[in-house]
Amino acid sequence: MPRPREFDTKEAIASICDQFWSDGYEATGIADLESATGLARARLYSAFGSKQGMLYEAIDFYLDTRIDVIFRQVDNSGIDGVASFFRRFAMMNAENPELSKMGCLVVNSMIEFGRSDPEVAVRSERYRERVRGAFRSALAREAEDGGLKGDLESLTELAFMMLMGLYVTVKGGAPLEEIERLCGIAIEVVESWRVGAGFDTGDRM
Amino acid sequence: MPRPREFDTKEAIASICDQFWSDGYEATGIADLESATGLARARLYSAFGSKQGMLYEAIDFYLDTRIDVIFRQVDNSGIDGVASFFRRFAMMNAENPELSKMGCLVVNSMIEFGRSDPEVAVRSERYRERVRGAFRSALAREAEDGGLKGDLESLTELAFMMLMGLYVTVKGGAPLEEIERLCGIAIEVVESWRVGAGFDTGDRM
DNA sequence: GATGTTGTTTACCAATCGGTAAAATTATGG
DNA sequence: CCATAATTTTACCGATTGGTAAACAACATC
Repeated sequence: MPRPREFDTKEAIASICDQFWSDGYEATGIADLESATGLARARLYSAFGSKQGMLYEAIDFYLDTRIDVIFRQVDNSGIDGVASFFRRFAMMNAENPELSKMGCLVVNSMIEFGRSDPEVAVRSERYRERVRGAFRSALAREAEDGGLKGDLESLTELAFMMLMGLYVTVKGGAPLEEIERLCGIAIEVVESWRVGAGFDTGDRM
Repeated sequence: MPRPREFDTKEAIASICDQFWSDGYEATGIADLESATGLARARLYSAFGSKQGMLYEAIDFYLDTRIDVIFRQVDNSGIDGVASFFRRFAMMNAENPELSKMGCLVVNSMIEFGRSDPEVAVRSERYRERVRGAFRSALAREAEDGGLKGDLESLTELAFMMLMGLYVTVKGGAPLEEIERLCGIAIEVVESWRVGAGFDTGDRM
């Protein structure tokens, strides 16, 4: 088996991922992918087959790295873990606005493709299940300790909706203060689920 | 001033609006706009100047018709109005899935353009303020009657985040049951803000 | 009814789109 | 060191992109 490829495939996918993440699928041309990776188009096509193929691999990479690494911190953590997730979201947004304003690759792709691309759709579903799974297991852990006030499934979905709302608003270019306000409220909401909270949901919600 | 145009401009931008709404900006070509309106490209360009111009007018049309007509029902309504809004969202989704799965033109555009297009950005901001304004005034009315449990601003933003989460999920092609679950929870959350509610947030949230 | 001004139509443009054929190159197995 | 099989390179493809120039047609005014 002669002649191994000279470039790191994972490295290329990471660059492609960033490009799609930043500009979207339709808005990025092959030329953009060439300059993002430093690779000529024919090399990209010999490695990945098609532009769509590049997107699929980019989303898979995104799920395996960006998403999983974040939500592993939430899995089985408890209310603290969920609240801290939103706190990190706010911190990230304040410290690195440029990166934050890219939003989420999967959310962006969900909007861009809808149901039109089954390969994207299946990955979107996997994503939603991953996110919800992390929230659910964190809150379930809290419930086991008797520290959760409210219905597990409902709270999980609410956390999910709040996160999606944040991604949309961030990607839409909302000013920093608007994002911080939203994050602050998301954190308050999550904290209000705590049985021993200093405040009750009846006071703030 | 001779020779009035033969087609109704509003009618044309309504069709253009639907096209962008359904497929997104980048994914729709001028040919799509031609077949959507039944007008030759040169006529479109003489009337609207550019593809971007068509988008701007489409969003303005969307804000003036689709958005305003819905949120006028929420303005100054109270908790009932907010809850009913989410109920209508769920009903719409069940009765007309095809239309529902188009999501929201402005949300879609926020994701597609981010901050890259100032004309889109200013309309996105106007949209967010309109939605929040409706929720806020509805809840403020409820608060005046002493019927609101919780902080007005926080509840407003929470309603907003939930709605954005719904739009993303719907557009992403989630199955009907997933959408109905999310809507049901949004409605429960809103109902829990009622002072005289049969259940307390402590029970469900 | 001629004239001026606009809208409509037709045909077309350069540029870019995603994608590829084929030659040149290079490491590996024999 | 040769033959082989894969990669890299270069050049190119037809199709489509958003956009427009110019001829033609129609209406309002004088």
